[in-house]
Amino acid sequence: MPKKRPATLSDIAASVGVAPMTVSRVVNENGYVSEQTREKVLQAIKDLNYRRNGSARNLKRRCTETVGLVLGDISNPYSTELANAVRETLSARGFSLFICISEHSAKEDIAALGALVNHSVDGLIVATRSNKGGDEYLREIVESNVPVVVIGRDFHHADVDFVSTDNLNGGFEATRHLIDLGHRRIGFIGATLGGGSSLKRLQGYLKALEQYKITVDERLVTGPREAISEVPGYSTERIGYEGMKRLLSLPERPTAIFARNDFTAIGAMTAIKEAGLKIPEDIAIVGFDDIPLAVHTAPSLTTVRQPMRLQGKLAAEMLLERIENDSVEQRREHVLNCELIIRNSTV
Amino acid sequence: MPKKRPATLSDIAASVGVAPMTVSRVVNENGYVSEQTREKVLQAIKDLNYRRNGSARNLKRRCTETVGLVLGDISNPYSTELANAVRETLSARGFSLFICISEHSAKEDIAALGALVNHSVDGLIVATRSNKGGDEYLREIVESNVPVVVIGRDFHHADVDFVSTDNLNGGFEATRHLIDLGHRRIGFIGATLGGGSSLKRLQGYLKALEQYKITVDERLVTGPREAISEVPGYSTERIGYEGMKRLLSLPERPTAIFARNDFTAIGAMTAIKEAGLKIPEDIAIVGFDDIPLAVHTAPSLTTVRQPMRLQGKLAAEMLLERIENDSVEQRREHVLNCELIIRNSTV
DNA sequence: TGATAACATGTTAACGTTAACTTAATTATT
DNA sequence: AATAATTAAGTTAACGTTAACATGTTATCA
Repeated sequence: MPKKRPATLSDIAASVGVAPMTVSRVVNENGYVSEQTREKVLQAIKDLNYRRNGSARNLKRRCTETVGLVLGDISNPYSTELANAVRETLSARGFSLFICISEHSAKEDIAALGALVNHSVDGLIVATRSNKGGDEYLREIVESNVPVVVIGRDFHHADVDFVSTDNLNGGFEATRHLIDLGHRRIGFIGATLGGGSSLKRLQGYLKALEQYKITVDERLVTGPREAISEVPGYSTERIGYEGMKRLLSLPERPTAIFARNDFTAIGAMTAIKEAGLKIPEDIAIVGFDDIPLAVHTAPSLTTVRQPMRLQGKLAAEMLLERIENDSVEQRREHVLNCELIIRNSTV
Repeated sequence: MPKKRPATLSDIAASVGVAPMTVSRVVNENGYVSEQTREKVLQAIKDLNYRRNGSARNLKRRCTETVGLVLGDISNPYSTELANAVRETLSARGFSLFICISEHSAKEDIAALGALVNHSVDGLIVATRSNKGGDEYLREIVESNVPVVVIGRDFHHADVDFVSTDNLNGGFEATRHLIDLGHRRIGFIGATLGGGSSLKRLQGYLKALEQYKITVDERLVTGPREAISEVPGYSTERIGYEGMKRLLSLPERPTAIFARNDFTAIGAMTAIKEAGLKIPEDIAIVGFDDIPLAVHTAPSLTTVRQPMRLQGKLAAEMLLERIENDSVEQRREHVLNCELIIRNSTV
């Protein structure tokens, strides 16, 4: 069977005996069409399996009513929350959402961004970790007048709005909570060189120590040994597990841990239990994110909740404004507050 | 500042003093262009922030080299694995991947599928749970000659390839493992009316009981009370937790649990521990999926591993074949084997 | 009754790109 | 030196849709 060329508006028009424009009006439900004609057209559409060609439509209309979201770590439940909030906000305004994943590298960032802009999305929300190559490419995209909003990520540009949570303060509060409980040797697990949100959390940790006049012991700050993202199957839990093992082998081990996120904390908890130590009696632990699982660990996990849904909603709203108003306003910045959720891993 | 119309090929052509076709050749790196001209064109592209209009290009070329993936539960780490495998397979062949989420309803399924086909993706991979409205719409899409592959989901159509894991056998093996350990009162948590893979897992459970001549006690089979997906923030862990509570309140409680997936199992474990019971001594438990976290639960979780990456790879390969060959072949079906991973929650 | 509004269609000309073809100059081959 | 192959362009005509405008036809109103 030779490849059937898909039916077009004109095919439908010819088959019914009307002008293509009439068919277009039926398909888009605008303009005047008599009920009689409408039904004939709809029948023909069904018979010929007609489906509107999106590319042609987008070309003519000069907009796609679609937004692209580039996510890094998608396995974090909070990325899902974010994506869902973005999608809900968009779909309420008639926009749809395409998600691209870029977990590893600048190359993947560029591929994801490129795919989206090549499909003429009307705007982009970028929530990947910052990196040089990706940022350069993103800058080019911004310069070519594509509306962009970034979430929880460094990227400074006059035309790019920004939303994130106050990771610095979150890290500060988490650490202060441990200090308030009397801990003085507090470890940090999940330090990365890459920067981004986890660096801010680390900075909050350092700030709290400084404020309470506790000397920073660099051996207590640990993270993945290598560029983990290159290693397939290397989970965040494992970073926590291996990091904790390292901290436990120190001559003077920490009495408390602040983990960069909940998965890392869970890995660390495994290592602590394996060593025959009790949580929180021997070692207290705080995570970050408040994933749904955090209430199901044993003991339940003290953690810092960040408003992911709100971040997604705000990002989507700012982007829609930029898409619908080309009046180049001031760059907007939202830094949202985190909330310490105290459970049984610290008290 | 008035909205700048984005620069087009012709703008570049005019600015350099060549034909648009020459610029096209530079942009697409095909055909003959002198080094001199090439450089002038590239400079103009930079100066004018030119970006190729994807819609126009896709319209002309009648293909987009893009595939859409519709995912249901994205928060499961294995969905991520699947998405990554799909993406890798596609990108090796020069295709990009757009992911749409449809977590809740037929309405969302239709929205997601519609958005993708309206952007003229070259093919679709559908991994949502089956539902009436969504399936009808998907059928329409298939009838209009869009290549489609489904993963782990009911959908029968001569032109739609299918890949899944053998959930029936996985459920069977999980249950048999418990029976082999001497258990006779085995509970199932996570039964849904919706069908799909969890139903197959339940069938495997029932098959094992039958084969070993154990009478099915319907009170031991439990699941979410309502259409949970409508309740925001209702997690799979909670289904496990609440389901387990129900089973524990039975006059004669089960001695072992087969949970529909690992998150459900984790929720159930919390309930068991809260009741002051020991795992596996008082109640043994098996999950499904082998999420990275499964080694980090206390005790570590016996579970059924399914090859998500392989599923994604096979799906992508079959789809690419359908896209590149319109020879309508036989429908292909891959049902992959699961593997029981025995850890400390059962032994 | 004539004027106006609402309805029902048709016509035309893009939207920005590229496949297919043509032309012309240069280089290689016999 | 004549012919063929390669290189470097330009020209034309779509791809399928819709905005904008044009043209009738029927209902509504003063």
